[in-house]
Amino acid sequence: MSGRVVETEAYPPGDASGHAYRGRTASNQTLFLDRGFAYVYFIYGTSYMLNVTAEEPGVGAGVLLRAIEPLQGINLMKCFRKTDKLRDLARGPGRLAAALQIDKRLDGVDLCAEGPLWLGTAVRETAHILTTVRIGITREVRRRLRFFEADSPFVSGRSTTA
DNA sequence: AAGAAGATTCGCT
DNA sequence: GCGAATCTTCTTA
Repeated sequence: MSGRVVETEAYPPGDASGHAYRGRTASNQTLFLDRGFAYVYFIYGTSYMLNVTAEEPGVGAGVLLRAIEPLQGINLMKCFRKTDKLRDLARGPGRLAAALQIDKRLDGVDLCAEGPLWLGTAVRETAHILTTVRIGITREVRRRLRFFEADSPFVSGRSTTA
């Protein structure tokens, strides 16, 4: 399975809405790995979230992957997501994780190396990117750290307020 | 030790 | 559009 990332949110060092804000704990330790590792956590009793670490070792920061455009393995994703709607397969962070069968086993995986999950570089030129406030958080609400492709139908949330 | 909040999703009205 | 589902973690007693 594969897809193109079309929507992300940043959680920089010291951001009060980030999981690393209150320091390193057993549950958020993978956030403090070197750049390019997976940080996976479970929330609301229903959804897994996939983050990519974004700072040097010892600094807790990451990027939440909120949506992808499904490319390969679409039938498999439909099976995991229990829906036939292409647009709903990975539109939203919890859905993305469900479509790719991401769970705690992938926490701490090196996304820049050969393995069960990895990130590559797109050949396509960068599309038109817009920024908005982040979705679903309650602190540092004003920071505009959500990034998404303006013309992609696979982004979640409202595409307003660019 | 108990309670509340949380980077959400789904189903029903 | 609203509220329930449902688990992990942090906070407070």
